Amino acid sequence: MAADTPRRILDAAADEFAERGLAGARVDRIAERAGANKQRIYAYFGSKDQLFDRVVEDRIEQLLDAVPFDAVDLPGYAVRLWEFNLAHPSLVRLLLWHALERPGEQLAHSVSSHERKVAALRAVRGDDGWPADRLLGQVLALVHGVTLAPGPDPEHVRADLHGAVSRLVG
Amino acid sequence: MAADTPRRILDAAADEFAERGLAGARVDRIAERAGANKQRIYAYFGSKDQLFDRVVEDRIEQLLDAVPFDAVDLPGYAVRLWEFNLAHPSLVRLLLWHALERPGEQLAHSVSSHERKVAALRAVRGDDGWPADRLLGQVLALVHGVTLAPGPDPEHVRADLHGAVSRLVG
DNA sequence: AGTAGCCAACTAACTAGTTGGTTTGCCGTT
DNA sequence: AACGGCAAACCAACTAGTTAGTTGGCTACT
Repeated sequence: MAADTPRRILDAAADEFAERGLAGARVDRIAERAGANKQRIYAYFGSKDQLFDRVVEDRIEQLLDAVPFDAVDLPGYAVRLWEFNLAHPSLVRLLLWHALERPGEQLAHSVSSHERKVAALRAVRGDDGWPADRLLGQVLALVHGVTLAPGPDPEHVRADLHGAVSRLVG
Repeated sequence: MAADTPRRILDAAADEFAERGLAGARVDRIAERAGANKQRIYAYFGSKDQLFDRVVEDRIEQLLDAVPFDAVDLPGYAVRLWEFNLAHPSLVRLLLWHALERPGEQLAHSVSSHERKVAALRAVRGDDGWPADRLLGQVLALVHGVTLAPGPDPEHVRADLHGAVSRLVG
């Protein structure tokens, strides 16, 4: 029937893994959510573990495409990244599961993307003053932290985050 | 024999849960790590789920005792909290697992402790200027973020964290 | 006698992964 | 239009291993 079966499986698996993690997810449930049957999962992705890896890579790519880095406007970038996280809580959960259940495994996409960000930042700000990698680390730490400990009022959080990054940059 | 069997079980369970999470942990493995046998686990703690809750509560208490809040020296508090996290990575993992596998469940200890912190902060800084809860939120966000995305050099991270919180406070 | 503990086997349910047989739509050939 | 092959997909049962939780019988200390 539909030629998009692998896509449907990936999406269903993303939901299931985001909710329950790798160990808690059930292959039968993924098949049911995808409106497909189990053998298709094993035919396309081999195993539960491989499916998990594919899902995480797939979603990371979507994140990196959706929130382009802006070395000139770091506070704006931080806010946009936080907003994306706020709008896609299941992606945040998926990345946390990955960090916990695949300890020490770095994702190729995010590593190379990070290197590009540092280079762009250095090009804009020059080599003097704060090292670019440490500045970027502080900005991302703020975004991650704010994402994990969401304040009650998003408007305040947005303003606070923007202000905090502005102070870091200035 | 030893009357500290419940304690040994709690410690072994903390290790197992920190490594594998609730869904990934195995009761038999906990018993083996504790040098005890399974029935003692069920006799003392009832079920795997209840054991998980007890472990998390137990460790949260240890954290709150080990790192007392200091409303006067927020940068120092932030650094001490980060250092504790750095020295106890398994506790960080345990809390992340708890956040993921028990969504929406707040821990009574940490909620009341948080309220005490906000009150102490308000008492020191007065009601003018930045609201105490938002300031504390920013500080904790920084610590959490730095903990999750550890820079390569701890000395730099320490200095950056101290500086960032100082700028927030000032 | 009673309490805390150990050992080992057991149950009942669950789960990743497999297999056999069947259906459906597509595409080139006749 | 009719035919034959082919790949994607479905259904359902099955295997084999795992796992939370239980039970019964035994030991040791107090």
